[in-house]
Amino acid sequence: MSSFAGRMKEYPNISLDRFDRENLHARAYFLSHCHKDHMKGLKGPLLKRKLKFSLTVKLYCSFVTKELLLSNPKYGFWEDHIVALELESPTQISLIDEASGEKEEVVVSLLPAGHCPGSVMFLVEGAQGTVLYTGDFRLAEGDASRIDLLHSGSRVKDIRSVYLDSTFYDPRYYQIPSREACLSGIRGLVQDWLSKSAYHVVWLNCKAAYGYEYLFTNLGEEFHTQIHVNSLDMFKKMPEILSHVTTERATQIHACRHPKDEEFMRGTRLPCGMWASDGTPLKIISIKPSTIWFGERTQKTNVIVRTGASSYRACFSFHSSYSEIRDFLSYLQPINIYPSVIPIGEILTHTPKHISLFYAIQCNNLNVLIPILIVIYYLDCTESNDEEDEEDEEDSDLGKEEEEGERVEKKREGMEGSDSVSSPCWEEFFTTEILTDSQNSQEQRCSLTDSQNSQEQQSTQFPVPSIPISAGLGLNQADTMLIQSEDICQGDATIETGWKESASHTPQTEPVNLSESQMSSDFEVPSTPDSHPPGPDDLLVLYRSLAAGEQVLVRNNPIGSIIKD
DNA sequence: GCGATCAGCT
DNA sequence: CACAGCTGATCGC
Repeated sequence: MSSFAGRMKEYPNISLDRFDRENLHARAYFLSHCHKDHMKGLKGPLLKRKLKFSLTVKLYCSFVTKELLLSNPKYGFWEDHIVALELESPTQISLIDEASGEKEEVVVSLLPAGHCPGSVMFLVEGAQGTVLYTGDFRLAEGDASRIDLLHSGSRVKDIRSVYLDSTFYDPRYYQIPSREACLSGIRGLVQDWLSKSAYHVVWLNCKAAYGYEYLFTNLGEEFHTQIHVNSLDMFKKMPEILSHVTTERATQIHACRHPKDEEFMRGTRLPCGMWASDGTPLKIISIKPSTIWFGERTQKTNVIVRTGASSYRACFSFHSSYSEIRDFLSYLQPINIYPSVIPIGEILTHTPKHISLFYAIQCNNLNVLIPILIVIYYLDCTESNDEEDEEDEEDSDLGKEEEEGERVEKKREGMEGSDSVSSPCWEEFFTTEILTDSQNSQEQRCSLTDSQNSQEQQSTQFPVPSIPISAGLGLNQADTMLIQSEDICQGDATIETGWKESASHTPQTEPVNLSESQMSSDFEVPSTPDSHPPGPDDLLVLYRSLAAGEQVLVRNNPIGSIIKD
């Protein structure tokens, strides 16, 4: 779930994917895709009222998102305020303060996100630099290099910040089989079943959300049939999808839903209640597209796994894997990365993961160590702070954030400037060695071959252990994520709790009762060369400094001696 | 009666 | 757990 609050530091006059609280003051709105967790506040009465009295406030999105949104009558009041933009077509947008008439110009481009129909990323260019808001995305490795607007001539644009969908930026999702491999696995299973007889039918147990449509269109195409779904309304103006779905129940492939569909399946009935016309019972298998379920496997698995007499799980992901995200970031090399999703529950309950929650930026002789735990508590506090929802506070908060953002950036610019390194220090952060340095787990890795229809294609390991603990990789080879220090909450008690939990953990002292999904060695992050692991006292000082908004730039000596400016 | 939030479920 | 929802209960307006 996205925990993005809606605004970007660089362009606080616009709101993206959040429409409540402080976002009610935005001069323009952006919707990346039509999933409910990105539409909070979008049908709220306050926003509705604002639109009534505004001539300039618009909602920008793709044509498909507009169509999907307006297919729900609850969002009908947006109709005259939506501006659908073409993909990859930069558009100048004036952000006008209706009270003062003050104007800010930005150029916004919609980039394909591959998450669900109509999903886009927003590239915003203006006086505060170029920033990319990814929304939710699934891009394969190398895809970023094929998006023209991320480039200026032959080189990648200078991107100041990426607001990132980090849903599966977790070693458990190190590698997710490609869309094609997953589709191919499902196709094979459906083929085997349907070919048995006309009474054999498949139920695709898809969630009530957009994103499975390409599965429907591909299977529809392949098996010359239409997929039974509950409603066609939303696809009225999308012939490519519409032609492959139907509300007629007499088909061998179903993706229909019923509030009690799981119960139906146990009784070997379809959610729509369909029976064969001659009274013969249908032979049904269910296929449940899943990502997290596969992420929990510690053993090599097929992209299709049989989980019962007539039920299967099929690997399927709306979001980029760990490797895909890393590839994306290492290609773009943004100065700042703001992850939008942080699995709070995991952090508080799964001690072994704490070690992976420390990301370090190491550049030339400088280390900036940023503990993510603090950010997590900050997010918690945001929720409660927002209760007050006071304008003055917001403004001052934002000002503070901006100021500190500058500070962190200057550090990096300084670092680059001090050493005539042409390509920035990102080279060190995102080495490809972790990807290739896997001989020791080679046999476990994805074994996709050239052969498109071999059994091997389905024999994909998922997930792949990410960082071999025996490899002795330096910290500069570990993955890094910059979490800016302004993302700090001043809640002493919570910070201390977090600190104690994390500081007390060392890889050698694993808790005894590990769940299956915790048994993986994925959580080991190698230490910085020439450094010692931070002790509780070191961390306490660091956290306190961070909480106080002080700089924590460490020179050649991690944590032990924090240099305060 | 509506919206927001939460528990419970998938 | 959580992907991205759903339903139902409760509370405040």
